Amino acid sequence: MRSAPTILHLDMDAFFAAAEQAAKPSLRGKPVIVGGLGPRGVVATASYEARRFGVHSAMPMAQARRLCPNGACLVPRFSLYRSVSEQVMTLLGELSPLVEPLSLDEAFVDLEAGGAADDSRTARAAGERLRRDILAVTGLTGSVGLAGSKMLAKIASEQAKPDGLVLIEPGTERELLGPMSVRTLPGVGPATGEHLRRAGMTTVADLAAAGEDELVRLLGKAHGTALFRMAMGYDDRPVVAERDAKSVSVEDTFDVDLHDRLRIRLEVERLADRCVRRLRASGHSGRTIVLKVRRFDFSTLTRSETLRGPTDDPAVVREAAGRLLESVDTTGGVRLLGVGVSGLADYTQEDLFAQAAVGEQTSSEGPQAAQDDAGASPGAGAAAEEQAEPQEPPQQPAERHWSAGHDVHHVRYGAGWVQGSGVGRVTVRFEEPWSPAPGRVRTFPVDDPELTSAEPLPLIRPEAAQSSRPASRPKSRSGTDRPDAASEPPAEASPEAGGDAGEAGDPGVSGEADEEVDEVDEVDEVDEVDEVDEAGEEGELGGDGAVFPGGEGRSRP
DNA sequence: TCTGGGGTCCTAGGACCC
DNA sequence: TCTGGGGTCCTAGGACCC
Repeated sequence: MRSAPTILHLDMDAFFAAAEQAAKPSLRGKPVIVGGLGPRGVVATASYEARRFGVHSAMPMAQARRLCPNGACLVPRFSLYRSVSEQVMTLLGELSPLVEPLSLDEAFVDLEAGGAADDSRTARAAGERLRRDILAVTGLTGSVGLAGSKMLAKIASEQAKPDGLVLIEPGTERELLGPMSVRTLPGVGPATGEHLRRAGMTTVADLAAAGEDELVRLLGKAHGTALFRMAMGYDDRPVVAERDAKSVSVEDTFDVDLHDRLRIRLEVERLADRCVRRLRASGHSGRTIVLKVRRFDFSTLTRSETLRGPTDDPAVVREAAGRLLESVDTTGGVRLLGVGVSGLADYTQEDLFAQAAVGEQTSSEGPQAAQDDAGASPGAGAAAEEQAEPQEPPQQPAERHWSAGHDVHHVRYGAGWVQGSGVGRVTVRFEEPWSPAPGRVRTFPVDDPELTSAEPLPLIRPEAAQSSRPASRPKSRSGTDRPDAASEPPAEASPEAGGDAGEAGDPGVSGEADEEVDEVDEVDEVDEVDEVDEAGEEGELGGDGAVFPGGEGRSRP
């Protein structure tokens, strides 16, 4: 708890959704929902426009669709988020050597350690400048909290959302915290919140008044003491730059429950292989293999086995996971399977002995220097999947599968993204992040040879980003915080510019949601796409509303 | 209307060792 | 041979976070 508000917490606003809007001009100012699109998908992030309909993270996608039928539902594109995240983390690194990433879109920075600030005035200036730089470089907005501790900096950034900055003056924290809900404190979730409520405590002041002993009695040693300290405003946890990963895991929820024991076994082995690939990519081996099974009724159990030494041999992990599966009753069906490895060690020669001791098979492939870790930061690991490897196609092995939101390239029409697909067709909107207006929509057969999947484009045209930020050092103030000020047409270019004055919560205008339903029911309509929007177009998003004319999709908001 | 995927940390009981 | 205490490791589960 320091006397100057020099701990900064940055939280990007609706990160995934905002990145999609920045990448896709036609979605700016519109409700966007990023998450799993399968029958059991959940929402990862909803844009602020979608939140107005009651959509929020962790909500089942089916429910989100009902609440916000005209929202554009997109599958996450982690490679894009990761690259934007790297840009942001780089900016943070210019502020201080002490940066602690919590996830792709969130981090703590110790401003004092970098000499970037030592009092309220300089801290605020650093925070404001950071927000400008982030906007200039990524085109996205982030909210900043500044305080004398991590906890308060985080609370501050929450209050600053969206697109703001809040600084909590040291000395004011007790009175500020007092009236807040216990749920505001980190570590108080639904269960603890309910527990406390039954004990008659709903505000932070209630916790402080209860005293440490009472909280320990209620919640246990670690949790109780930690919570009491938070409630009192004491928090001296330092910002820590690197934390070593402790485990690596992968899991899959199936569209329908699995019953066939053989199939289950097969999936477990697939997961084991995937897990090992990730393990190796991170430069680790591990000793403890964990199998996770979620049954039809959502009851979840884990089984683990610790080897005599760390391994990164797929065969060893596969067999261990298979053994663990033997001890699990799967009658009734299985909705999720997962395989994890913990007890991580950096890969060393010793592992070869350990492996030999455990399984009879000696690792066929050597200690290949785990090259790309990519994920690097702890939180980033969350996203670090689908790396280079030619992942076997998951689930539906069918033909090419076009996921809503993913990038494509067409020989004749250029760069675009998948708006929807089904019944042998795929609908693409051709636009780039810097397109001045929403792009056109066209439909192709799914196996159109001229259509290929592509890598995400940067959100800001590289030249534009450079010119708009005062070359690295002299980061005083740039005349413009509009990344595109120079290059692009006015209105539409930046996300919060609001595009077509979209605002007004016009759910009606947006029709895109309707077609990205993966299995599209409205076959017939698809054909019209080509013609219709050809003509329509115009900045007015009416273009897409027209995609499915029947008014079908747009039934009253 | 059901509930993703990647993590972290804590607790509690039993085994085992000194 | 019996008793007890403490430390560490392993396993299972649960809460929480993004």
